Amino acid sequence: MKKKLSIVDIANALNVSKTTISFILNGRAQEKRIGAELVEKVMKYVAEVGYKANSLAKSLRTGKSNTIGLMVEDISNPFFASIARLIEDRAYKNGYKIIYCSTDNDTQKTQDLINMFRDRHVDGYIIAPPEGIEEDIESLIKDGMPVVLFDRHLPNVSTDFIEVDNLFSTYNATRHLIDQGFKNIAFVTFASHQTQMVDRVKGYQDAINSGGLEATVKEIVFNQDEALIMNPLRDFMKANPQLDAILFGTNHIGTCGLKIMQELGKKAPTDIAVISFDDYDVFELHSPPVTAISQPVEEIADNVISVLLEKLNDSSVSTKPQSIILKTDLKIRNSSLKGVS
Amino acid sequence: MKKKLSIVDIANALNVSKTTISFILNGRAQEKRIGAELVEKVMKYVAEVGYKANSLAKSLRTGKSNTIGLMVEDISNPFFASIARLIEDRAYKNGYKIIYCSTDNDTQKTQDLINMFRDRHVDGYIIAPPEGIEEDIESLIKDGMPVVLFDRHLPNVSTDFIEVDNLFSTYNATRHLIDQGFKNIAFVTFASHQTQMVDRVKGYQDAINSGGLEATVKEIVFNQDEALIMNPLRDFMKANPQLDAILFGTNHIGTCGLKIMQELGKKAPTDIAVISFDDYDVFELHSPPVTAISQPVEEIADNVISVLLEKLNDSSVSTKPQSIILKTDLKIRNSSLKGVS
DNA sequence: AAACCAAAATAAATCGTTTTAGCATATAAT
DNA sequence: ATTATATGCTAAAACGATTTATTTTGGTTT
Repeated sequence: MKKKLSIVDIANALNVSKTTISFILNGRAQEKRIGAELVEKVMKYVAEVGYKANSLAKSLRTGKSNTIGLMVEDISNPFFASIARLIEDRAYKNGYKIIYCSTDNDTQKTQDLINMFRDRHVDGYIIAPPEGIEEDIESLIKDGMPVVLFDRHLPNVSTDFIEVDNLFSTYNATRHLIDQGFKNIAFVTFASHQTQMVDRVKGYQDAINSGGLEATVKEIVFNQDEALIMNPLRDFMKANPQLDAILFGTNHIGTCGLKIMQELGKKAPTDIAVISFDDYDVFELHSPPVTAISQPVEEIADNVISVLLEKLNDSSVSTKPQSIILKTDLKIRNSSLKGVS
Repeated sequence: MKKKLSIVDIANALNVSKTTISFILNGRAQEKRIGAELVEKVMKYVAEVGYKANSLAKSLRTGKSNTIGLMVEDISNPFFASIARLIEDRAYKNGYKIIYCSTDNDTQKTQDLINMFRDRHVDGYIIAPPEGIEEDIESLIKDGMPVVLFDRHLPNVSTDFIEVDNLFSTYNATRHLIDQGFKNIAFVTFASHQTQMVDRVKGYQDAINSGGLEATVKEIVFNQDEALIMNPLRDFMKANPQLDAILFGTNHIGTCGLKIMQELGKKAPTDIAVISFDDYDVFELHSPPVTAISQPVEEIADNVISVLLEKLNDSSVSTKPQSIILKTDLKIRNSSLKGVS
């Protein structure tokens, strides 16, 4: 177990002050008028012995950690997993590491995690915020921390965020169902006051109203235990046999819905037409394939990271927070004729 | 932006030495014979002003960072995402944070990432190792770092690892196909010399031999660009119309396989029977559902984290490395009668 | 020869902790 | 009355870097 080299070891080996080494290694040789031969000698030796500065000591002194804290709802959800993956790539490319965690939309847990991040001195925060976290985010911002929200935002907190046009997305999807002739269209989603969910409900309701139909909104309470999602969902579907179409509010509840339909022997779209928010393999491969509202994950990740990097690079300029709203894509798959009884 | 309190601030405020504060806060008051009233006074004040130690300074001094580095193949793959999620939960519960990244099975990238982790002074490593990383892992171990591998192992490196019984899993799945009367069974997987892949191929071949059938193994080169996986796969399936069953080596390639079958209008299992390694929603919800070899993700995560915590807690005792081999579960779904031409 | 200046390098302070070694004081033992 | 022993607390060094302030050296001016 060879001892790790410190800057002092380098300094001693070359009979030079550690100050000089530090200046050279940080590219301030010119500015500090350090002789060209010495610079070369130091660089050569450092490369030779493979010295790398201790980043903890560096962070302690400079206050920068080159780490970004990423908080998603649940890293095992394919939507968040792909975004996390893309953000990770972009971050590493820019010299930042990611510390991540899942909030489970739990306010208390999220508060703990924010404190953890704070404690770890992360340089910036990327957060899909749960409800009730307004104050903590505000306090972060007040303390000058760069924060970017995504997937949803907090109406009373003025900060940058990236999200999709949820309202139009569900409006458009619902209209698509109406145009195909469906009359009894339900919207099934997780109970939540988060902006994206509120907008999705509203988009659905606007479309239903515009079509002169009657709205049926079913909200399921989220739970880690899948059975506690499936049960109320099963009850709802059994109790509403008149439905000829369902719009699901997230990929998770959409997947649960398909499982129930499989259980009950109902086929999409002949028995019930189905559209779900968030596209992924399950919907593409379902037979017949399920129409889905596809979010532009790459674009979301790109925007998130570039807005954050911008803030990290000139923390001085505190420009107006940006709100970036991206378009979704309705992937129409079961566009076969309406086939309802 | 209120300045963060340091231990010196606390010491000054109470007119006590920072040494004493440190001892009290680290629960060494008794051991260091510090008066009960003083302990109480300090604790009360600390709680009141909400002081929290700077973990960077702490890590610098103690050499422990309370961070675990987690390297998976690809965090956006549902198998790795669920394991990561479970490991994350267990780690946080034990006071550890996770820094994670995806290796893409790229040796160079993995080396860089290991160096990054090292630089960040992570206390322990959880790695799904790519090929060619033997030396780097060995060097970690030689330097006394706790390392736990999972999903696969490195035959020439003596360290703890957790994996499933890959050989028996594919043997068993292949036997299941043979018992149902399938004669032309192919094994399609990613080209790889990793242990889990080698074992999966071997299990398949053993079963084929035992059944007196002829083996057909197709290896696809992994690529981030899905089209470069789909193309050779499509060619293979078109060129081998005699196949009546396919065993896929991973969920990813299994999913691609299903997409091709959908393209070609082939149904599972009537046209071709399908079994895939790694179970997930896509297979469960496919109509008809696809039989899959389900890995016990919870058990894997539990074992990984508990072996690692064990090593972290008594780094002194260097017992024999543990190899934990878990059982998979063949989820038989399309057990309907063989329906081949 | 004294004074000045620029170039080149460095000493020492600092970040916020933990930990080693030790200082007073009081009580008990010789 | 001196020596031990225990109690309660603290000064200062260390972790490994960055940064501020300063010194040394040699060459030019006056």
